Amino acid sequence: MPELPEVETIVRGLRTVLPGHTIVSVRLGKTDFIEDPAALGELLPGRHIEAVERMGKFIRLALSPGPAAKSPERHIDLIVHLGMTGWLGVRRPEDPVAPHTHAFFELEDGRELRYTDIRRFGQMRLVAGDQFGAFGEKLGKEPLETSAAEFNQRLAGRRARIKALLLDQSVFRGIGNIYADESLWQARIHPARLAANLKPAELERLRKAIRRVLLRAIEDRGSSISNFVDAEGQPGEYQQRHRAYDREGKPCFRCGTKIRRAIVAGRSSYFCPRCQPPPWLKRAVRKARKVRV
DNA sequence: AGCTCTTCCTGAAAGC
DNA sequence: TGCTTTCAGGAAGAGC
Repeated sequence: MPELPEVETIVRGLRTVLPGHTIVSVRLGKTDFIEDPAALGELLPGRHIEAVERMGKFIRLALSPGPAAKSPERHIDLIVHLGMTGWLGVRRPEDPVAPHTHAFFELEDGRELRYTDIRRFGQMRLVAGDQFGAFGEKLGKEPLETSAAEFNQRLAGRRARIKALLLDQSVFRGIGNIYADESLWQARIHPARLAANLKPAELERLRKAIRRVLLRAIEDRGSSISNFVDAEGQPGEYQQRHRAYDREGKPCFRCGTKIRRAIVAGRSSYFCPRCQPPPWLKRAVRKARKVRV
């Protein structure tokens, strides 16, 4: 499932082959994941691809009007979210078309940008250039660009479970289930802890853990779960470094205790019950101490 | 505010 | 073996 490192990997791949090229036509298959399918065919032909950027889990293709564009007055962004199984990459027309490929953007040099998405949980939409800022404001901070003060402030006083807040894209953008669990394991924090109850040292461990995990995962070109491959079609390698995610029943890399799985914030959550003591256990310990006093 | 449930969709895996 | 059922999951919306 593409999260920040996987999306970053796709974006870096596209960045080497897309900018400077022009979209000449658009072909669509199923369109239920596209906000306004007709607008793609109307507004994109003739546009230059200026830049490819990532915002959390969103991909932004910045499209300048170009001389042949039909609405030359406006800069447009094509915003793509890969959902669970989305993939975006450039192929030659004669290359085999992967099943569930639903959008083809033909370029002036004959190649085509293709969007493939088995489950179609992805999203595709056009945003006028002057509205892009507003779109981004609804999202939280980039976790790799968040200072300690900002990080603590975002979580301060929140009574929600830390896992729920890490998954909430309006708090931080780009973290999903895998990297939330990996970061919490690294920081030795149970996913069901309430953010407001985290001590300053725990918050600092968590912030650093998120940075470490995401940077390392980007270096490894993401985790290949659910058949994730980068824009060139190569799998990532970070799944070999997973310490918690999808490791139920396997020994914790730190203490050997069996990794457990529980539903937290509506998601499968993997953690070490010893390194990441659950909040109810902490409560019980506190109570016991009080009774003794 | 924050939790749970539901919806979207497909393929893998489990159940029979 | 082969068919049927269940489940996972990012995000958004409803209801509590």
